[in-house]
Amino acid sequence: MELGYTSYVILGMLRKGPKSGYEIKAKADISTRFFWAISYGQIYPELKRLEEAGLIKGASDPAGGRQRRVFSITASGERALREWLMRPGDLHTELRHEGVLRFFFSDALSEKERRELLQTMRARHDRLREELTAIAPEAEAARKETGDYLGLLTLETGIAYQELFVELCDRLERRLNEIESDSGGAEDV
Amino acid sequence: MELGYTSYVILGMLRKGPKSGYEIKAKADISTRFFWAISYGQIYPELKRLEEAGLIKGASDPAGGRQRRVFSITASGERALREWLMRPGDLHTELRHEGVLRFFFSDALSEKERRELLQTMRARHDRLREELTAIAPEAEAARKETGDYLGLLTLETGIAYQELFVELCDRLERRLNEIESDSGGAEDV
DNA sequence: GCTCACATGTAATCCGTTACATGATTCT
DNA sequence: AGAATCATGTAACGGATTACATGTGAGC
Repeated sequence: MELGYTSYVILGMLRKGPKSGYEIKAKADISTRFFWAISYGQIYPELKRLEEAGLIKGASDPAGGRQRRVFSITASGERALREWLMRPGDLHTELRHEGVLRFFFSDALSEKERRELLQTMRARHDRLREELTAIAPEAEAARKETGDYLGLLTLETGIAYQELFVELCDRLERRLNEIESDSGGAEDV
Repeated sequence: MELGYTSYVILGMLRKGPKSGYEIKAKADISTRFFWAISYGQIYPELKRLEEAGLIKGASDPAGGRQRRVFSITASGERALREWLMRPGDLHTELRHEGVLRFFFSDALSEKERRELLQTMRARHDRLREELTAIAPEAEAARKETGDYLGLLTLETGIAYQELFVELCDRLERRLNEIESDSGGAEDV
């Protein structure tokens, strides 16, 4: 069977322990979401596919009268996960960043509007930085409990990433100060 | 008509001057590609749609017997572009990063394999950094010619972005040094 | 004569989101 | 009683990539 990145997110999550589809989503939302997001629309069909392929095994585990299926990774699933983790070749990286895109085309804006754009962008990353920082205590607790420090390190990476963008916005603003204003009047639009 | 981000990439590119679909792709490949990639499969159908909507205007401009259609942005297209550039609300940001994803799940790997993963990831970003640095002289020349400094600033931002990831890999390696090795032997898998 | 860059386009496919539909349990 | 959370799933849609198909012109 052909596995996509989403399949590996699920396998990876299940390797950390058996989970329901709902739990997988919840865990992903506070960890992988910031560098690989997944949605219910992928998770449930994919769980079915993975089970049919024998990479995971589902068991009914209702909480009261509430239906619930918990999935565990199989030996075959672990092999598939490891195969991916060690697979040679290029690592997929993709960025879609509307802020930088708008900035690139902002010669259609006035200087003032361009600076406002940078401010909006800065605020956005600052908020994301805060969001991640708020998760940190949970990750720290999880590390102490399970000894798994990778979640914490990944979160730190996510925070540093948002911090960089905040700094990049500041840097761009400084560069605009160097270039614009003093040349005042030569305004487009 | 509904416009997607790709439409605005095209409009933005055409605002900098009339271009063929081929030229739009070429320009995008050395500028927006790193934070918003586009492909021929989107460009040509989208050019048709945008022309039908009156946001751009195509003109036949063959180079010899070689067919070629050059598109210019219309007043209506400029309005649509500006509307987007100034549109309030959240800026879309999306990151898909296989390296960090694998790292997050690398408890299924040995310490050695995990460090190799970091090295691969570092090498990848270092290469991308170089790729971008190689474009810099072109961007500098373009600035001198056209006076458009936004391309240069955006490129600088792209370089800083790749540099950050190189640094993040180094940081992760240092953190592993703090955490692992000294606790040696407590190895998973 | 061959290869590379210029040039345009379509079809199949994949990947993913959003919206919808449904229902139980827990907490206030 | 009502809201929030737990829980599962599907259908429609949108966005983008890949592969394919075709052809010219320039330089070696």
